[in-house]
Amino acid sequence: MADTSPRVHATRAPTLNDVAQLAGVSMATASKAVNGRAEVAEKTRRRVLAAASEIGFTPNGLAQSLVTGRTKTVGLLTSDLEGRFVLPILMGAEDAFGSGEISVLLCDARGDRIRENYHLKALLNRRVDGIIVVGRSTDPRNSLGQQLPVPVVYAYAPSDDPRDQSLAPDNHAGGRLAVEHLISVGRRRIVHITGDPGYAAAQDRAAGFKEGMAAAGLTPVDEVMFGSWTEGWGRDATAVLLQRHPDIDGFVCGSDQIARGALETLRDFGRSVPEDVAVIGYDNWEVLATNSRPELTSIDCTLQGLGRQAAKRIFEALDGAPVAGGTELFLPKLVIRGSTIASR
Amino acid sequence: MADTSPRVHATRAPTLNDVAQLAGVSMATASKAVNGRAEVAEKTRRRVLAAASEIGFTPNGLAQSLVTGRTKTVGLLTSDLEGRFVLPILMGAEDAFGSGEISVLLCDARGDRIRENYHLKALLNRRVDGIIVVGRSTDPRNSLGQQLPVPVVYAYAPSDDPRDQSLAPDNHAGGRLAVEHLISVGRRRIVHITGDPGYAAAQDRAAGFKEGMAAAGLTPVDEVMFGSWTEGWGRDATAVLLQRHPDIDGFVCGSDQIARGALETLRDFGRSVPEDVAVIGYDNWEVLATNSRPELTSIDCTLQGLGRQAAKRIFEALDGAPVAGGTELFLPKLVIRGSTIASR
DNA sequence: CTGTTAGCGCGTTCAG
DNA sequence: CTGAACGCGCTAACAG
Repeated sequence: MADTSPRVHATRAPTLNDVAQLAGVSMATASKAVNGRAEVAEKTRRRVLAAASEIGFTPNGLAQSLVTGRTKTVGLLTSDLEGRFVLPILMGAEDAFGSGEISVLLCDARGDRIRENYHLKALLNRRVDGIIVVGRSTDPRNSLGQQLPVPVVYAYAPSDDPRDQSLAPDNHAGGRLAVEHLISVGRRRIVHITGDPGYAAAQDRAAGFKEGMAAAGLTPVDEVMFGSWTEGWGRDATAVLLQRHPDIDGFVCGSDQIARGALETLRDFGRSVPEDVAVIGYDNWEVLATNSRPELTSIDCTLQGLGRQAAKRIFEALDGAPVAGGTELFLPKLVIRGSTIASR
Repeated sequence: MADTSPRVHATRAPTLNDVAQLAGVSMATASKAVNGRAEVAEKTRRRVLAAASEIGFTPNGLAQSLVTGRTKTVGLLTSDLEGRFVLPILMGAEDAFGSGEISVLLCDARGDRIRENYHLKALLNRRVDGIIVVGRSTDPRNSLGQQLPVPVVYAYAPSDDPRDQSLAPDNHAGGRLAVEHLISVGRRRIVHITGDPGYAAAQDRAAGFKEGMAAAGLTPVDEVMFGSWTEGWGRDATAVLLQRHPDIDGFVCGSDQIARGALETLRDFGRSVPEDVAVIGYDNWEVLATNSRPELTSIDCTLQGLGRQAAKRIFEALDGAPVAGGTELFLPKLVIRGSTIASR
């Protein structure tokens, strides 16, 4: 801090050798001391550590990796431009083995197969310990193949090859969880508005919704409304449904965006939420859920746990654990806000 | 693909040595051939490349980096949980030197100084070529210090130390750009609602707003309304202003969230947008801007360009270019949608 | 407990 | 144009 001259990065970084010489020991001993191995006298260890911190030694991870064969780095390959899915998954992966233990190379392929290949090559080049592939929907995506030299785990979007390891949100359970919540707060005349019927997420959540209704002995007020994952669709579908069935008292929405659209139309129709009608969204996308009036109850996919698990799977496979293909589903959780329960 | 047995990752990855032996040349020659150097006979080169692709050789970046001193990797240190700022910046950095050339280690410190330190250590450990620090507001943040062994560039939030290199959005220009657009579509009775007055972004945009009004010979209908960066504030402030001045015809909002709130209240008051009143947001956050009714005209901070420039700065510094401290401002651009100009 | 030796995989001299 | 030799910084065997 006292130094005001422009920094020059020319000075070679101190190496373990420098540390060893300063401490008057061999490199091997210095290495053991720095890495906290047992076979070093306590006195020498202190001397080495003092020398290390004196010259500001930072171990060269490249050299370490070259010899140990581990980089403690995983690649995250995605096309999720918004970062809505990939960031929680990244945070989970970062935390899987404690703070700062493993690092994540984030690659955004932007939906381009060629760019994905470039990034894949770059990741293998850098000898990542494994790769997590994050799709942008829960529909299966094409496999990277079985020939990769490192473990690959597919997160959010499962792989289309059952030999691969995939982790995905349990949308069926989520749909059911949503409707069960509405029922638990006394709603009976319930409908479901969701997104594009071509998406597995839409179908699975709808199936969970129907199952939850049936289990409670209820019949949905109308058919499931499939459309698109937009606020506009939420507004339109809600208007149609309210016209057909003015006595609806619960909306299960397939996304937070659809739910926001529903809230807006309910306002236009003079219905108050949650008193007259309860609304629940899906995804728990904070910026949408906490800025609406009232705030939106939603289903959270627990993506952080999914990222944690993905990272663990990679290092298990590296340690020789048997790789079981197929998709593991993650249970979602309910996040209650003002759109289903009135604040006191 | 024909192989259905579980993959084992035990087989050593092919090395340059393997390639050389198969091609019947020395490692040195193989190296030159693979790296496209001139000092190799065309015939030998082909032979080497054939051998390389035959055994699926991928150069070991760790070894390369160890000898060249470059990892072609930069660290992105952030606390932007939403990823709203960091992802465009990341994409820009990825693209600075062509696809797949440089990789980015993304570290999320989650606003925790200790975690930031862990990540910083991990990055230096992995010998990144440089570090881009991305703050979550445009207020200056504390410097990482001048003692780091690699170049550091601060993006979005400038460093509080003028010796550091910082890149930030030009909020003053953005505020002016916004009001100029409203004036250009015929608005005269204009107000400005923005966020927390403690934020530089709020102050700078407000200053630009005032300057733009004055330059056009106009006087704002009311004082700048400072509050918070939320839809709720946008709703409330709009209601207050409409009550005081029913003839307002233009709202310049300090964020897209505030603008969405404004749109909602305008609906409640029966004003139609953009016919009666034009509304412009700030940040061009797609999910908010393109899902509102009507879609939101907004100011885009061109963060991708900022990320590109940050990466370039790092490698320039590495190549010995003089490091000029201080903050370089990036001009924003206008993105026009339906909230200021009626669609035909 | 400590030191010596041998690589990890590659780029780069500098003789041939 | 080609190859032998060296070193990047470090860890893992082994001897002492």
